[in-house]
Amino acid sequence: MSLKRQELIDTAIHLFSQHGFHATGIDWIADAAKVSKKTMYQHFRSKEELILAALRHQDGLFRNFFMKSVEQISSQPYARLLAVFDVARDWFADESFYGCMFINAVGEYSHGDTAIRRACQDFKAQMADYILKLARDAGVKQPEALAHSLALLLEGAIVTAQVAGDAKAADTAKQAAKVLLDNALLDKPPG
Amino acid sequence: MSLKRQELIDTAIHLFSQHGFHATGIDWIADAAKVSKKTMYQHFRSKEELILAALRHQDGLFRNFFMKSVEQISSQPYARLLAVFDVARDWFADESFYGCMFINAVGEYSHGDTAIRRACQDFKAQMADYILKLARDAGVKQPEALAHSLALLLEGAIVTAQVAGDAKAADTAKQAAKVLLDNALLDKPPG
DNA sequence: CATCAAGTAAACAGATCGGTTACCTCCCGA
DNA sequence: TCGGGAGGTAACCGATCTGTTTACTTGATG
Repeated sequence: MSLKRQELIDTAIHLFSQHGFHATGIDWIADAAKVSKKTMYQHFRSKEELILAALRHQDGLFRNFFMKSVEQISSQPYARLLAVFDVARDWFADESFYGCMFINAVGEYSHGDTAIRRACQDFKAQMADYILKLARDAGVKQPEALAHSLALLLEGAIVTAQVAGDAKAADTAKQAAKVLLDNALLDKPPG
Repeated sequence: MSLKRQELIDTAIHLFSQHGFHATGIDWIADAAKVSKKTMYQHFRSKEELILAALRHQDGLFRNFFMKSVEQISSQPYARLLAVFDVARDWFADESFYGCMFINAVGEYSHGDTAIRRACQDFKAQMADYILKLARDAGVKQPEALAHSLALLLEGAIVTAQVAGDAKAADTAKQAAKVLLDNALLDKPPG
């Protein structure tokens, strides 16, 4: 694993997140990473490959950060499900928060079945799987339904925090999540 | 109101939604609208002005479509709050659904306090106001809290439908919304 | 010291970007 | 009949885009 390659990916993640994909030129990335374009094109055949590498790296990076943060807040399944939104709040409050890189990527590459789109779908699917796992651990009756709902709340909080620039969207989501979670823990049949 | 101008705005909305803002060149828009660049620049001083005009037009167009659709489904406040997600489902299922134009715009112009960003915030604020009005009509105890939660569910459904390409996200959101709504209708004090 | 891989800076290519302009046509009203 | 505004065509501008190439420097290894 080359150091230059990693520097390029890190820089690309930063610039793509902040300015978008089409608006960020490769000259800009190479300059910011202090790497010549020649070296850059030795590591990545095209801009699209650099985008894909950036998305995949961010995928691992973010999910690792997210899961570790959640599991550090509490060891109890119930609390962990709600801790998801505490972690989200901290994420939103970061000065370098420009929304979810994958949502933004789909917004720019929504056409057809591109590899970029698939990378974003993979990320979202893995995040959904993690929430589902937490729901199962919490012992709710229908973990799939609850997990899907909580995932929607999380996505909604992300875009709301991005558009309105307000990290408190995470708190709103957490309150709603608590209602849904408590409801899912009841034994009553669905009426 | 010029016919050419309207044709340009309609074409711009279509192309921007489908391909994004940076990826859509003005030559392309002018060609598709069958309008010369000269005429285009007589109506809009710059690409940014065309983007703003497109966003504002889509704002009115979409909100009108959305509210009329909701109010056509039912006249009862309770049902209308849930009908929001039925309308969303139809929207997602449309073949020309490429996510929320305003969310996508913020993803590309997330930097600073641009007019584009503000136009998107206005749209989202007005949609939130409408949901709040429905919540008030439904007579819940804390309409603000419920409306914020339902708005998050709607946003989450939009991006999930966009990324995963699955209109069923609206159904999941509707089920969660029903739980939240029923909970908000109870008289019990917050515990 | 010779060699070779890896790096840099810089020019370059061809296309496209947003935006402007010169020139022609057409139509409508005085 | 004539003037003027609206619109179209097409060339053009400088800048920037992705991607390639050239010429030079560096550093480690034999």
